[in-house]
Amino acid sequence: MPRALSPSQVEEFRERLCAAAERLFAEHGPEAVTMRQLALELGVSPMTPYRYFKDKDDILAAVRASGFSRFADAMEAAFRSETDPVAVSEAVGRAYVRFALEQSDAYRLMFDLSQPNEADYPELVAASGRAREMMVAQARGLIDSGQAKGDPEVIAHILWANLHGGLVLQLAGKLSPRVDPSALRRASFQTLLKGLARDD
Amino acid sequence: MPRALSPSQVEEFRERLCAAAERLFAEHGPEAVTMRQLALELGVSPMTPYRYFKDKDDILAAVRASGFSRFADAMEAAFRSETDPVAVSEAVGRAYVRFALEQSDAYRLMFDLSQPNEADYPELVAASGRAREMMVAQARGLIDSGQAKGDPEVIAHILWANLHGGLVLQLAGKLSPRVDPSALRRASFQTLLKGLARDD
DNA sequence: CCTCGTTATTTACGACGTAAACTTATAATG
DNA sequence: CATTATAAGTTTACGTCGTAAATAACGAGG
Repeated sequence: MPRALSPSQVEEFRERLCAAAERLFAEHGPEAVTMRQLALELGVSPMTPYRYFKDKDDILAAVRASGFSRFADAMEAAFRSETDPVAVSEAVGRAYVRFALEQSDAYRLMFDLSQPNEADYPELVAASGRAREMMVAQARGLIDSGQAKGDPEVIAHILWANLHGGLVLQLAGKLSPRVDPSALRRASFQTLLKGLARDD
Repeated sequence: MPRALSPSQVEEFRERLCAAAERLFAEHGPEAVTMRQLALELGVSPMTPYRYFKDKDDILAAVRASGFSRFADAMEAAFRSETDPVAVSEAVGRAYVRFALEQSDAYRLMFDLSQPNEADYPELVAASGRAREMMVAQARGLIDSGQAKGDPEVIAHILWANLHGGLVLQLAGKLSPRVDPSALRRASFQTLLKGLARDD
């Protein structure tokens, strides 16, 4: 038998391919991420990646997972940079927005509406779960400090839906030209905080 | 010369093609909407649509416009079905959610993150503007009745971002399994109403 | 009826994802 | 050490896509 690939070699190739895909996404947009371009980037034949990934969807799932991982990292760093719960929420929110706008190709891919069921890709489930956990942690801060009443998971999702909704409307070009995206985000956050503070 | 196409014949073909595309979207998903399938559906050759549309993007823009038109119709009907401003907002919201979930392929297409700039497609601008106007009108009701304070356009976008955000997270399969989508929407709306009512 | 301009079809090209056949190189066996 | 089985990687090929270019069909004006 030939040099059987060690698990670490497999992992290394998968990571190199992922990095190449991210580079192509960021520099030439989604339509540049083709099996042939990826292969060229790695100096390998177009069929080689199929030894390491089931198919292109499998590759995209890995790229999504890697995106969610960087996303979670950014939010965790923001989380740790503040102590006051409202300031923590604001910092996490800023990190969120920053990621979505600066790495918008990654963000688009991560939240694509036509992606296969993420349950089929365990590392994607883990990575996106980690990002979600950050938002729940931040919501818990608001609750523990009395800034909000209710279930932390629900509150996290309310804030998340708002932020994500505004961002994707912006990215899709659907916001009214009369509405400034970042003013909208500020108004949304203020409004939600007011609503969450009430205990009736 | 042969029967030169009258504007009405052109319009008729465009509408037939649009209807065929919507049928394909709804019945067989986005990947079924190909030039060849469309042509088959219309009993015409694959190149014929190019006499009526610039390219496939132009066709998709027309399908989006038609989707926004039905969407606006649904919200307008809901708007007229109630008189109390909060009930109006709830009815419009229900119509919105109903459309997004029952015609989710259309909804996905309409809010796709990788669509070309809608400014290049005037009928799309008009149709999506009509839908947006409905949300502003509904926000005005909340303001006029004292349920909310602020700029109607901003308030409309706050509510819109929330609803849209929750829906696309649901459609992308990103909501926590522990969170019920419709409970989330109720909690979001209640929270926003509370926040909007405060005048400080 | 012929001709010319418009509409529609046919044919063809390059790119895509990937299945299948084939080549290459190494590690275990005799 | 030579042989051979087999995993890794490449080549080739297929069917599909959007659409450009060449071609055909056809109906109104001379």
